[in-house]
Amino acid sequence: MSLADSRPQQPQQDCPVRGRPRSEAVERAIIEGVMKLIEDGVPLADLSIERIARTAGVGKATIYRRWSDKEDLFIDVLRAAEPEDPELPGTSARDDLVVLLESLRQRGLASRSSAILHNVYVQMKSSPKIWAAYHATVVAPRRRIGMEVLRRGQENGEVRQDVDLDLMNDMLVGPMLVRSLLRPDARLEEGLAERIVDTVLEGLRPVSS
Amino acid sequence: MSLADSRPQQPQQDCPVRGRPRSEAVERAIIEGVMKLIEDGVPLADLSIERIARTAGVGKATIYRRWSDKEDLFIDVLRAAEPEDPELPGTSARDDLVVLLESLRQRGLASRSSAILHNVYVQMKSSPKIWAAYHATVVAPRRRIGMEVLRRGQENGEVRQDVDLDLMNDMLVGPMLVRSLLRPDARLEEGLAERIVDTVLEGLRPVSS
Amino acid sequence: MSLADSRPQQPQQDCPVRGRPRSEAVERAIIEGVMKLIEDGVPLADLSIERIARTAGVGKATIYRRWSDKEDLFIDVLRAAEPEDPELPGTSARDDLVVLLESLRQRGLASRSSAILHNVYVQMKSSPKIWAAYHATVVAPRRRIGMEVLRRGQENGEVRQDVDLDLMNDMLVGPMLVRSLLRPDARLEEGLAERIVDTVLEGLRPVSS
Amino acid sequence: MSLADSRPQQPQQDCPVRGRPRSEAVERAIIEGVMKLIEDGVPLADLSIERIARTAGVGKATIYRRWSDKEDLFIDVLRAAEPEDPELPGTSARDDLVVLLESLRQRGLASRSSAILHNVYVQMKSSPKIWAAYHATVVAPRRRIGMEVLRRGQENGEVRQDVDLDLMNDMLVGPMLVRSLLRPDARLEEGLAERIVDTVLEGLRPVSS
DNA sequence: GCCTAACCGAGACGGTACGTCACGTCTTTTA
DNA sequence: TAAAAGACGTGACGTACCGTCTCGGTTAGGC
Repeated sequence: MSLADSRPQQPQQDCPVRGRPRSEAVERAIIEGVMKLIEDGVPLADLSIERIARTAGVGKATIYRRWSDKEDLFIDVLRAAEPEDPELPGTSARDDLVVLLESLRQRGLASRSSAILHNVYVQMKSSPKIWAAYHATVVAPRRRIGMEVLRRGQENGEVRQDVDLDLMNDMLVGPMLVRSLLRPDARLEEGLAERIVDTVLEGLRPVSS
Repeated sequence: MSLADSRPQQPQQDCPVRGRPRSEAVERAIIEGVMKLIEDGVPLADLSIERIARTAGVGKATIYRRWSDKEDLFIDVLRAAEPEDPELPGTSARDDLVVLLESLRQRGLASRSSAILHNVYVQMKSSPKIWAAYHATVVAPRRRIGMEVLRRGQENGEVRQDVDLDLMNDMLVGPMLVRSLLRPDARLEEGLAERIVDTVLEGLRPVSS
Repeated sequence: MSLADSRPQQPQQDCPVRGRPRSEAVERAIIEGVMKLIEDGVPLADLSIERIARTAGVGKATIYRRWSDKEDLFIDVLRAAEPEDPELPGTSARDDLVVLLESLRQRGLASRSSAILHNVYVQMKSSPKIWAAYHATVVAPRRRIGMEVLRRGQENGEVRQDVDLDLMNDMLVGPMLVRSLLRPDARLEEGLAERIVDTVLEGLRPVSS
Repeated sequence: MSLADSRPQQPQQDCPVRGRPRSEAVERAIIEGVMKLIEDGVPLADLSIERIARTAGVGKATIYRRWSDKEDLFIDVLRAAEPEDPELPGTSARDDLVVLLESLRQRGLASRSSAILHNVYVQMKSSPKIWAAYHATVVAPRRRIGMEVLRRGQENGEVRQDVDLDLMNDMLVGPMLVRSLLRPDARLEEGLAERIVDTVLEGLRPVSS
């Protein structure tokens, strides 16, 4: 669960609870239904609320009660599909970076995450709201982790002092992104993460090392 | 005009011409209309054929007569919005790469190209057809040019012999892509292209240089 | 209270009472709420159960617990709105008929009864159940009273022997109905009842009288 | 075709015709479909636009294009169901009145007209718009004809000079209305029209006749 | 200078999905 | 157990587009 748990559609709860509570089972059924449809290759354009409701065996109103938009719904789908943050070994900046990039590679390959993200990513970019949510809860934190690793690398001498860490980070992440988005022919082969990290670190390592 | 000029909707012309020929003015009006709508910030979801027809002062059938899909229409819109390939100075691999990356940066900034591409890029990825057309006529050729420049750089000693040119290319293009897509907060500031090229080349230059 | 008191929704009471008894105040609040809505000119189509519940500050289930249908509820609303049967003077058939018709005229004028009945009458006719209940408990008894008065008129010589009393009754009631339903422009002016009775009686009185 | 032919939904026709003209066949299919549903005993509450469209094999928009309301549609259904005005013999006021009342009786019996009118009449009364249209084009003209016949009856001595013709008309029409609306058990037997007319005329004929 | 075929605008057509609302049933907590 | 609150599946509402189809009215050759 990487995405923030702040769902806006929740009724203002001043009083403890009033009336029949919302069924969590229904909530899961809807999100699982969307994932199933995406995995089955249904084009995004055909992912109508009506079809989602039909698939989940649920009334349309039940969906609108929870999410005001298809966008809002997709934010929760992303949240459910998002893999956990990887655990960093901490042995060296190089090892941490490999783990981070490897998790990025895995995400590009993993069937569920890949199918869902690859499709929804597209929708995200065209929707400021959904993109903002995804950026704030997934992209930015991941970047912060990467920057922190690089900073530690500078401290312990693995990385040159005069390097622009922002640019270095982009040089690490960039190739993975290029191959995922622009070059679907390029295979995200095993060992790719190590090669990228080593190539970048070799160029930017302190001369005296 | 970078995109292929093969439009499938042209009527099978066995006889020279029969009846009134199609008006090129109408064609331009439609494409210009779509661009105007995109530039005006109309969300992609609201770009209905009906609205496009209304904007261009044109009948729906006139659009469907030319393009079978909204996708097909968008391919032509991309073709019209795509800037020319930049001219390479040829003085050195470094200079050529800077020009290539600078043109990439410009595209990310240019109002028209940016607005249109940034919006349509998204749709592209969700549409195999439109993405295939864009990849074949824009992405792949640009990459080929970049690879050729790098190869020449290897020949004249600007680039190490043992480097993976594919990966090097991605390390050059990647940061630009990361900043355009993932980090809209990051400014594509002037001089960025030079900094990227120099950083990568410095790390991967022959030791004896 | 003219309408039969047989409400079907009463729970089968074998044991004296179990649990919390139903609140009569709630019952009144619901019926009063419906009347208020009708008097306020709310169109019948907008008289949803949900709105009735909201108006009365009551849960929907509380309504469904008492009445299975909106129709059943309306029967009770009619019952509450129905004026008492008039008291007949008994001095003569003519006087009794005037009183009967006058009460009919009053009903057509009275704000509450009129608004409610005029609106609900319509719904009645489209609903066999509600119409049957209204006919059995209001229309038929009133007609029986009228027929009885006419029969006494025949006996005491106010009405000719050879007349079709059924038809005569319809000739008395008919004009009032015509003016209520077909000619809303026609005023139900004071003295109308007397004029109708006298006109009909004059034509059908024994010649030797 | 007794009802006025002024349909409000017709597009403002300043220019001769623009675009594809509306299909009259579709229009007929819709109206016929509604009649069929009513005759088949479908409750009025179940006569949804969606069902009407399904029955007629027509899109919902095609209905809304012609009629803004279900009410407006029903006005046209009434228009199509309304029988022609009867032709008056003109031999005497008595004969004319018999023909008028007989046509009223027929309407109450005729399967199509009866089923449709009896059901829609109800809806009419709850809808000021539809009732106004029906009153203006059916009820009022018929009444005018009846009044004219009575006036001629006064002139040629069939009817007393001092009688209130309005009231007399209601005494003629009233019994028919009572038996149609209030007493569905009462049969509209053959010869009923003659009996009513004769009974009323006998009472109100000039004494010297 | 006609003829004729295709184009053009407009908009009707059968559909599908939208987001809202009411239906009648159900499942909570509170009294 | 009643009562309020409100979630639930269902389905109609009226609107907007979809992509196809007619219309009347151009607008170009080719005869």
